Amino acid sequence: MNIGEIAKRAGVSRSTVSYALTGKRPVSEETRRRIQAVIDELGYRPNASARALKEGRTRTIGLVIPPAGQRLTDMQLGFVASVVDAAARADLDVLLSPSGGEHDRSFERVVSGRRVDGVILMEIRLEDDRVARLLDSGVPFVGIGHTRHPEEMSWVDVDYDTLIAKCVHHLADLGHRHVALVNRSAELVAAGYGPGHRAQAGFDRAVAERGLHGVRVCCADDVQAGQTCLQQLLAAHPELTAIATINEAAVAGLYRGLAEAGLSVPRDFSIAGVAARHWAESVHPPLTAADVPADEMGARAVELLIQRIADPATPHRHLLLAPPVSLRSTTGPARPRP
Amino acid sequence: MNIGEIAKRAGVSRSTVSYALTGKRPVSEETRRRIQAVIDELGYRPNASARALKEGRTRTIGLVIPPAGQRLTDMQLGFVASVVDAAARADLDVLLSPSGGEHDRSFERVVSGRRVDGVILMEIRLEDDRVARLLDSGVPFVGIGHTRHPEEMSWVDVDYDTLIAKCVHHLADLGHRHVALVNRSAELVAAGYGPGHRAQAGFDRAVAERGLHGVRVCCADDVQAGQTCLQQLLAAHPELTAIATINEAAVAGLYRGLAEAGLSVPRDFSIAGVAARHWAESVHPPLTAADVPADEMGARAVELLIQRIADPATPHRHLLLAPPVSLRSTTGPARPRP
DNA sequence: TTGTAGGCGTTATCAC
DNA sequence: GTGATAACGCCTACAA
Repeated sequence: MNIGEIAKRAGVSRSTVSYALTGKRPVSEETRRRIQAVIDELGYRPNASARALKEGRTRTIGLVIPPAGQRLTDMQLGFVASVVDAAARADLDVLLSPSGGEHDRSFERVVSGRRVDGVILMEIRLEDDRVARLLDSGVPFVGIGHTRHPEEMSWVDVDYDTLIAKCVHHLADLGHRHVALVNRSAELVAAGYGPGHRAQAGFDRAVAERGLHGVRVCCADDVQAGQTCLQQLLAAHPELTAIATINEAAVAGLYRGLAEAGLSVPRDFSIAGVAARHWAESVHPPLTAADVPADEMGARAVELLIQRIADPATPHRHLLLAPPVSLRSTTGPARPRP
Repeated sequence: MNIGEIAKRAGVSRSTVSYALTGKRPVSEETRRRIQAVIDELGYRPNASARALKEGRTRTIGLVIPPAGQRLTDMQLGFVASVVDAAARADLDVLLSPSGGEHDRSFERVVSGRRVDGVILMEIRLEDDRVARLLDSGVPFVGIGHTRHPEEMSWVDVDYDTLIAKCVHHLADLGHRHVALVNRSAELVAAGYGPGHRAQAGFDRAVAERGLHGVRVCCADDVQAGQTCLQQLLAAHPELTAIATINEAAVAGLYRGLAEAGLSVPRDFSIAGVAARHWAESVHPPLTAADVPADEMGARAVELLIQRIADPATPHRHLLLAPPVSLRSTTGPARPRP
């Protein structure tokens, strides 16, 4: 079923059918109706590949996510959902590429096969090969996250530095003097994962400003790791009374570890974090946290990308979000441990 | 950058370049090397649209997921992750279509624009317009879930009927006489959501076989709803001592509701469910549940789809999984309530 | 071993 | 207001 078949049955030329479909040239009411009738009858739809080949665009965007097999955090899922949603609203399809590091065939296909008009890249490292590859290829792209060189690309990101500092200040205001930062996994941080590094920077700065005792630890992204992490933290630093964290996935483990140690939150111990709002609200107890508007960020990234696709020469744009800390049930006045 | 440019620079014809790339015709070592050098220098990749147009296939599969905006359950996320993963392993790209019911443009594009070679469909209803649409269009597809007419399509599914019955029998074995089924949301069940109906059937049957008192309720897919649901359940049926459920997302709410009512699990109250293994293990307390191998199911669906794409005339295949119930921490001997 | 040429289904530029 | 026709970039008979 192709446009020629429709043309034949409607007794017109292929171009007329094409113009009737796109509306890029006036077509008499009479023929338009006849054409539409045939189309409805046969259920014809233009072939996307042929159209893409001719028009030079695919009406598809690529979304590069962390490699499958590893569970996404709630925040990452929020990004994905909102990107897909925003794209659908703009009548764009989304091609998913689970891409790790080096020789990733899926990523390579997306970037260099003209399969997509643009790309949204998640989980960016400070030095990121994929960014280099995208810059080199000339495919328009937008990051959710950015590299060590913010000016080289367009992005939306969370201001982890500022937010973790806000958390620490909040804890200091409550009288906490011994505070730990629970970061993402050691591998991620070692690999130059931006949020991990920026969180450290913000933590160090705030700790210094307030003259606190700060401890920094990394923790894998799961409940079990969070629980173990907390045990080790309490063993090594019994004077701790509070934690600041960007590790959503470990928080439930921190809660369990505290319960296990007989510490009640927030009476004996406080936790403040950076997390997706939806998640911070629904976890139990609800987490005092800087509420990252993950749902909004994906939509923003799509907007930026659509602009770049329309005009690749447009200057890069950057959106650094620092939402306020929402007080919930996990922070309270410091109560020094015996 | 196209194949003609490469050919010109390498001093050969376009077909030679094409054959050098696909290996479908012998090419002398000498010319192959020259061609490869040019390709490497210019970073050439065949245009996916042109190739798809010529070959009549896109090397892409569509994955139809529940509409964005609504959170996916852990099990659904497991399906998505494993489909994406399995597809990547087979060098297939995945086009995501968040599709609700009726006039969904995204779904329509995927189905009828020849954008994909096949489709995997999630969250199928007993009567599902999308299935009808796919059958009508002739696009190969595989369901994760199935309709009222199992023979009309290929699918992999969870045997909720059997599994919920197993849960009820397990509870009955422990002496529970008053058991409730916590189903998915009322809207979903009213809309003819298969798992909801099959769970009810299995529940009713097992309850009858064991001569128990059974109560069936629906519950929205979130923690808050689970908590409310439990409150109402206890208020209306104070004699209840156990719950069987397929509602993963509500379980945390059930836990909270029980804690709130001063009931300890599993001493005072038992819960058995059907859930993704990973999730059942990591929730606290770990849930006694029939462990749905979500990760495996997505891979199986992709296998089935690849077969159907290769030979659309092949008979339909069905995979109904009924994994054993894993004993964890949420079921114990019945202790009649005062 | 290599080259020539036709066609996949569309859009868009000419003509009429 | 409509029709012929040339691309878009690739693959693949058919020839040489």
